[in-house]
Amino acid sequence: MNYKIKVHIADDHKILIDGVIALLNTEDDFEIEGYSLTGKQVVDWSTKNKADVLVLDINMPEMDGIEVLKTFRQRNLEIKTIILSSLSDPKLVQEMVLLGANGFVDKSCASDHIIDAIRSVHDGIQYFSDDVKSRLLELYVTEAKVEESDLTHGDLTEREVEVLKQIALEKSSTEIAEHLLVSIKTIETYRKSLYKKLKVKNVVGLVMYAVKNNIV
Amino acid sequence: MNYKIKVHIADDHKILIDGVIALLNTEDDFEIEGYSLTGKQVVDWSTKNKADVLVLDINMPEMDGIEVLKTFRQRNLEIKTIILSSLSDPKLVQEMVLLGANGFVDKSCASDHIIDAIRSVHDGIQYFSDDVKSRLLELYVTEAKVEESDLTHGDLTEREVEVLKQIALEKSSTEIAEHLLVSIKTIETYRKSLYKKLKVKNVVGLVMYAVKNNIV
DNA sequence: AACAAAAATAGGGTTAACCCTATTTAAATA
DNA sequence: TATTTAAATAGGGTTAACCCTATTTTTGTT
Repeated sequence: MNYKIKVHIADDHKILIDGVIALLNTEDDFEIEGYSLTGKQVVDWSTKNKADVLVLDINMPEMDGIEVLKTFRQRNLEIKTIILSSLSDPKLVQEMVLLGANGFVDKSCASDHIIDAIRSVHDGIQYFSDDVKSRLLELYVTEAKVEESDLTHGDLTEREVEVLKQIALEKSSTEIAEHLLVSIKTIETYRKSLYKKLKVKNVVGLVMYAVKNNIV
Repeated sequence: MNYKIKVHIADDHKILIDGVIALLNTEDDFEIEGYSLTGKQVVDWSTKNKADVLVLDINMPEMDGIEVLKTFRQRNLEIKTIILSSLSDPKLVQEMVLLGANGFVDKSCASDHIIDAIRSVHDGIQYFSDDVKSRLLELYVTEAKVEESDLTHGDLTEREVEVLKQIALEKSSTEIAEHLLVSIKTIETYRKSLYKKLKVKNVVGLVMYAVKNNIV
């Protein structure tokens, strides 16, 4: 073996760090590049040292995992990061992805998952443990359900929805009138009733509603 | 066994139906309640017959799976549905969830997954095969990435973004002018330059942009 | 069938939005 | 430092959006 994956571990529980180190030592392609007990230690360590993969806990004293990632991002630091979390809140996971995290492993997962995760992210492949995947999916479906409830379009009439669609497509009242073969004044009346029903002041509110309710 | 799960299968390939039936017959808790080769057949069948779970292909002649689900929804039909698909486009999956699908199995999956899926949805638990999960996750992460890239606001100036924000809050040019302590005409010039930069015709396009780019 | 409510239609007048042009200031670059 | 480019400022005129009112048609409800 001419190359080992250099790993740094950050968690406020020393016993967990020891566990992960012991686990990685059972394989011959890993090399432990030290560990940190706080977020601040990770940042300090990163100014002088390097590793291929960082295994990072979110809840840590002094500076949490989120702050660590933000700092890394600002400094444009090239290190693959796996979030080791006990709470896999989907919104948090999404935020982490935005901050450049490459993998997610739930602490309740089988311990060998962390090995797969490290190898994956080192190869440039994102890794999500099954548990995290399920949570994300849950959120995804929930979001879809919210969107579903919007398909009714309140108590707008068919004609009103049609006009609203056209408005959201940047059509003028004149253009819409031509398209629907009615007077411009009719279209303007629809605008008015849309304002009233949707409780908005002008076309801006209409477009806002149209976008939020997937009419466009 | 005093109760068997009644299953109806719909797919335009008879050989696939035969395969699924053979598979389900190896277990003793399933009962086949007929099959359909087109979407229309499914709808016709559903008016006179009942089943606990419907295994539904998307691509079918006459009437596709989507239309079938829409019809079921209109009639408020209570039947758990598993989508059996060869194309697991995430957007399509989302649409299916909206239409009330309870599970997704990719045709390329191991065949026993369909058994798990049927039992799951029958127990009221949504089922997504690993492949579908991965695709959804992919989309989820992509969407997150898109949101991230929107934080720059193209090459709009600070002043332009400020005006755009106010517009999206349903403020008129007069109100914005008062707020920013400049002439109405100045605000209207900002509107004009926003139209040009964002390549839109009117305020509708501006709001569209503002919403899509999380300016509001 | 009678009645009420809502939807679809449209005209008249006012204001805000939109188009064209233009100056001063700030930033970038030759 | 001179020159160009972009940003912030604003006026004049036209059109589309918005406010008020009103009729016919459709829908729903005793």
